[in-house]
Amino acid sequence: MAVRERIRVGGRSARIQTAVHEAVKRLATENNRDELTVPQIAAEAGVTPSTIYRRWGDLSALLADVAVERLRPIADPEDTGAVASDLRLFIEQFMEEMSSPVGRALMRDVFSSEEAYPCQCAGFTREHLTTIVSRARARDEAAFDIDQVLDHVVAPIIYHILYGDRELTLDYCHALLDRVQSRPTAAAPPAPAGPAAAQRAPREKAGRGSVRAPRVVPPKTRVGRKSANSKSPGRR
Amino acid sequence: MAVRERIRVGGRSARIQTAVHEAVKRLATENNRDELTVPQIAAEAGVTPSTIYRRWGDLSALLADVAVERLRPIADPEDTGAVASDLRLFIEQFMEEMSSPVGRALMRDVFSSEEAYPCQCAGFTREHLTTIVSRARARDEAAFDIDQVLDHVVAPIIYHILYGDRELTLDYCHALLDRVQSRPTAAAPPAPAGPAAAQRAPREKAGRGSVRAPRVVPPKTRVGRKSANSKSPGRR
DNA sequence: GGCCTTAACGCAAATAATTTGCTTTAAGGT
DNA sequence: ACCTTAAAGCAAATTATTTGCGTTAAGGCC
Repeated sequence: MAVRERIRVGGRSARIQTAVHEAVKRLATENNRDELTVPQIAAEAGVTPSTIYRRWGDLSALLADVAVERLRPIADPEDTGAVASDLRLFIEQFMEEMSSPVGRALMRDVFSSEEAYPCQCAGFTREHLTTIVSRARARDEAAFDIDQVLDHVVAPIIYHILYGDRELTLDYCHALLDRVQSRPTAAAPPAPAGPAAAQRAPREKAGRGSVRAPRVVPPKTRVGRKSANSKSPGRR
Repeated sequence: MAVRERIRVGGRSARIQTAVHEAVKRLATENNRDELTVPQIAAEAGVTPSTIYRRWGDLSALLADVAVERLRPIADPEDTGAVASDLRLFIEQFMEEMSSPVGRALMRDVFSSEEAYPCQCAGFTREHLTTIVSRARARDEAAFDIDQVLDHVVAPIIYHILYGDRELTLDYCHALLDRVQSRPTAAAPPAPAGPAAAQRAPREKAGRGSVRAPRVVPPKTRVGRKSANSKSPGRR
């Protein structure tokens, strides 16, 4: 398969991506999410709708792209001086953020796209936990098993947020944590290799609100109408 | 608020719903899911597209409605003679079904709609577990804590399927089960009341493939275009 | 069983979203 | 500074979605 020609990530492409993402955020705040449309977002961003369709493909992919950026961490978990309180504070904040209306909407956006965004977001959570473990080791403290915390603290929290079958409380989160901490790595289930299994080194602490170099989404390469009965085959 | 006039659930309405659901299933099998359109489904079902828009609202709601019906259990979990093996078999089948491409697609459909479908689906799982517990009690066996199984077996399984961050194995599921069963109801976290907290009695065993009376979706009552700048307010 | 009310559906037209061909702008390499 | 070409803009075409109104038939009542 031919390698794609080089993607342009500077200048106008970056500015347009920022403008479109900001437009999505503003419009999502002001309107019912289900009523967002691409022409509306394009008008708010000051671009042509076809720019959005060519770059992202459809509304769902755009919302997912924005959601992943919003879920991407911009700072390490707070350092409270001890691993237990670091983890506790992280989980408390995680639950509160994910169970908020904005958090729920972002998760739905992430799951609704065909892209591998959920896997990427799982990596964010694992990354935070890795940071807390590394910090504990730097202090010569006993750490915790990241897979245990993901399976028995993070997963139940996410499950109940997504299914909406019960309201979450801090007591509930604390009890999940206590349960994991009362039996550290013993009887850990086998965790077969997966895309996110390799743990990444924690990134340098960036501080809240720091600006990152924009990741520019390459344009969709799918040709023609989505339906198989498309009238005109694409040019590329 | 005025009570809605009575909904017609018989004859043509029921036939149209069945036809549309079957059309969705056939087209989803034959085509890329992301390429499904309402006009296409309408043609396959032999109805007018506006029928679908009026009844379901949009494609997303239709796919979710179909997904919930496909996820709705039509039979009790198999009876293997002992609670431990009942639960084990149930979890094995649950993981295999949910992690299949069809299972993943159905879950994404369920989460993508504004309706409270996820909560309903959570109820299905809880219902199965309740059946297994009731069966155990009928045999004078020690049962298990349903909340524990949901939090520490079902939730991790669903988490990894949704996030796609690792592949699931039967060993992994068995280990999750072993972990719960090695500490039955001790230290259960507080489970605050929620919509699905009240446990429903298990339904009479229906046998595989039994036919249920159709649930007919009432038409959408939302008026006008989704966008706030709709030109013509609806009649009803 | 016939009649009546009216919910749901079909049809067609209008509106809006999405796609596509072509031109213009400007990113980035030399 | 120049050149190649990716990305964006523009406008037209196509398709999806919405809406007004007429038709069909569900279901309650007598």
